[in-house]
Amino acid sequence: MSSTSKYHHGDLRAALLHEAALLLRNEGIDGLSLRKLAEKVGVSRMAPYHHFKDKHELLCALAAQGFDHLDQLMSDANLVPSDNLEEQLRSFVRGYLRFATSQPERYDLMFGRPIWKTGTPSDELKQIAYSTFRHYAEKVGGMISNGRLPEGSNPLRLAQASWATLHGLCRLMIDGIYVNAMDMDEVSEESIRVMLAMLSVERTDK
Amino acid sequence: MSSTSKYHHGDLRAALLHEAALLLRNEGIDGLSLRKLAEKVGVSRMAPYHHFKDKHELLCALAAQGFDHLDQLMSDANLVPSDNLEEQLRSFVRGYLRFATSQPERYDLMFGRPIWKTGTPSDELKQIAYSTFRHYAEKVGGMISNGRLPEGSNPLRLAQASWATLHGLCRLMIDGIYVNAMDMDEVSEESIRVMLAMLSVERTDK
DNA sequence: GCGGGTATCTTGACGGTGTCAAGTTAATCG
DNA sequence: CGATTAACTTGACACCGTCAAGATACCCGC
Repeated sequence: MSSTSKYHHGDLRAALLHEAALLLRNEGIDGLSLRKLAEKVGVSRMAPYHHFKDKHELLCALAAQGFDHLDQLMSDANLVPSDNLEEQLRSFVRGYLRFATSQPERYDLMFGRPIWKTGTPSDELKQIAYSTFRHYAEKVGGMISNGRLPEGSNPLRLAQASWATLHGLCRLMIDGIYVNAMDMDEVSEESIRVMLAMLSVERTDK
Repeated sequence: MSSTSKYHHGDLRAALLHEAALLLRNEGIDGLSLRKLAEKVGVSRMAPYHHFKDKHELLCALAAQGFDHLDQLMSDANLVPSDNLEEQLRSFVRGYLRFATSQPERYDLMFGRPIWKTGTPSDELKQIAYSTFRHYAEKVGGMISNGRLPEGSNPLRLAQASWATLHGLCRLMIDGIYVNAMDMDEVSEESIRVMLAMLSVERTDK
């Protein structure tokens, strides 16, 4: 039924993910412990283990949500009139930067070594992450077949390199290393320029 | 003197840093605990606290060592005949990629959010990190005044953008997200190409 | 309706962590 | 030589992730 205090929670998994996202956002990855999370949701220590094998799997689910968001950004960008691939790319990049800077802890988790290398990424995470990148690579490929890139270009390599630029900028920005927040707008525009140059200006040779 | 078991260690700080670097390399950041470290060095739990305020400070020192290494790479690159700035840059990039891939855990620590944003970077770390980047920016600036870049270019922005590309590629590579090891050589060459394209619009060789 | 099986949740316990507080040893310096 | 001080130790605490074993409530075939 719908009593307030029931032994079976109803949809604990969703509640855990929701609360975990809040904790991650507000207290950072260090503040996100399973014990604290369980308490916030109003459930005992070990309850989460019936919905996630261990903490790593919960983190993977949180990361997967983030990639879902990025993938959505790709789709939204497609709403821009399709004859203007450049403007589509620009729209995607802006959304990407906005996402990374508004949820830095989530972004850090999504692309962090703990999930991908130290631990083993869950199948769900790998699938959504790879498909997000594939969608991006397809857009880059589209720009090639559209004549905006030299015929001989390797679309995969260009996608990797341009994504890496975007990714690197986000990391440096959200971690506050070489790029401070005051520069952000300007740096964003510069990165868009650089990526567009990489992807659409005819290059001297190869 | 030099007895094997003496109450005062002699140079505990250096011994700690040395062993911590080994631990970081071999077992990853998760395997690097102060207790385990103290035991390896043959000293009690709390001994390290007389040389580092807390764990964060020790990690900062480890990161600073890494930036020292990068700075050394910059200097080494200067040994290349100075009339060939492009080759200097290429040399630096190759060394940079080699460093990141050979010591991924260290690289992750150096640029990781836990040190820079979650915690407060030590003054020593900030100083060496910023000066390393400044040296890089100066090289980029040199390429501008050398006529290899359009006059109106903003050297700081170009330095940020090109470093970001390099950084992003390293992250994606060492975290094993979109770029697997087999692609590495090819991706490295592509990234060098991209960065050179970014930094010198009119290049003739290669 | 009922009985058993199963999914869900709980409490207890263990080994691990960083680090505060207070005590102990050894080097140094007047 | 005595006192100050730096270096090191041991005890304790509050966390953490998670294994094991028990309690509870739901569900499905009879």
